[in-house]
Amino acid sequence: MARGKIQIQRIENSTNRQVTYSKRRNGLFKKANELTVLCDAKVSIIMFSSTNKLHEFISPSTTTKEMYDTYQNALGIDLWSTHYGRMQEELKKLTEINRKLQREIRQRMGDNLDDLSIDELRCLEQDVESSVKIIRERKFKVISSQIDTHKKKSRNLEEIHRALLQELHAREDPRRSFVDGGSVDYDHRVLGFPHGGTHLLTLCLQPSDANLRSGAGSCLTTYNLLE
Amino acid sequence: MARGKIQIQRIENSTNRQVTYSKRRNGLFKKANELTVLCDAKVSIIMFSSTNKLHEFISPSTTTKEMYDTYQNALGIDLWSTHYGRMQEELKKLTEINRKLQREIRQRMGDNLDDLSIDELRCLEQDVESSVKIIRERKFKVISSQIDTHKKKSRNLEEIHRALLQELHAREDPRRSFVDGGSVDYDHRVLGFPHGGTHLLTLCLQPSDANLRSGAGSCLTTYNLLE
DNA sequence: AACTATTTATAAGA
DNA sequence: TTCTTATAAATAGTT
Repeated sequence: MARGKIQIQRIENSTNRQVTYSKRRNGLFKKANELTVLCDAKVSIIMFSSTNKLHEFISPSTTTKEMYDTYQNALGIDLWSTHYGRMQEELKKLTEINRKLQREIRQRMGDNLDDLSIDELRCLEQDVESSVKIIRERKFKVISSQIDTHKKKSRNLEEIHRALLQELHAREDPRRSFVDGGSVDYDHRVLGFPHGGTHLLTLCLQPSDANLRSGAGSCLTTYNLLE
Repeated sequence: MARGKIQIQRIENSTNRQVTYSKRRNGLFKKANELTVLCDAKVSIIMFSSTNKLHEFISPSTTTKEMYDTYQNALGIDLWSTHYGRMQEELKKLTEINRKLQREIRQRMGDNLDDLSIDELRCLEQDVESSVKIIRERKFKVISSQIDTHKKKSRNLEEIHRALLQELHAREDPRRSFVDGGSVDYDHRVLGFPHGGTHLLTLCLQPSDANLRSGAGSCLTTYNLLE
């Protein structure tokens, strides 16, 4: 529009296009602002450049959101109704599933059994009973694996203890150890273990053993299984 | 911008304002279109006159909704948060609750026990066990109440039957009824109940009894709800 | 980013 | 509303 007329068609030179975009954008926004002031109108412009850069103009007396709300109102159309609707459906579905899950769980806990038929009660009983079995099996498995672990630990400790005793014994009186074995009892008295190494094991095990039984004492019906 | 410069301020003359609005709106839209073509840009213009008339321009390559969606994306803001926000939050909350409910139900069914501690397993076992008891009690209660109902029904039927027999008997042969009671057996044969009234009861009970046992497979709907 | 020759937009009048 | 036209404003090409 100056220094030569141009055709209204895509500017192929990228730099040129960018410059023109910038210039004309300013022009557009200026015009929009003038329109706003002169005519007491409200204008919202949103634009993206070919490189997808966003620029917007909004009349000072309003907001973009308000403009689009009013726009939808004026058209009598909710552009986002599909979006909104899907959400609402999802919400409804989830609420229903939730209701059923809660009902299910309550029944499995023994609540709300009033509206169940005998057959349903039978099934429920059988089902929950088999669940108990599975849970119990799992519990046994966990317990026995813990017991195994402790046994291994105890064996290790015993061995270490024996080794230590032997070592100590050998160092304390190398000559006597060569002469006779009676010194063993003497050593035990000195160390405060008058009845031999097994007690050390017992002492070491007690805390973790107590830990095994701690907490839900009343829950467990199978103490006899713990050795 | 012609025939005299004007100040950029509200045009007080209403007609004049309307005319200017119309002219400049066309100018703005023309510029917007040129920008669209020259610079390969996308432009959305929404405007309201001072009398709240709506006019819009949208680049031919897109839609107003698309422009606005992209706009929100670009800003990283959901302008409808007040509108949608609560819904979205509710949706999230429900999903989380559902997840927990499913987990709990699975554990009560004996699945997903791997990450439970012994104590948790103990409590779960006890819990589910007590649930079985409650369910069983409820079942017995329902069964015994049904049995009671049936007993009462049978007694009623028996009485009605006897009354009918007596009535029939009396009408069929009024004289004989006064002579001897042997006619009762004869009447039973005629009615097809050779062994007395108890069979009637049995026949009546069978359908509902069969109904009670129907669909004895897995009645629980839980499986469909999980995942 | 500034300049400026030119085109374009438009205010006022018809 | 639309046309006309004098003039203000916008801007393409250049620096």
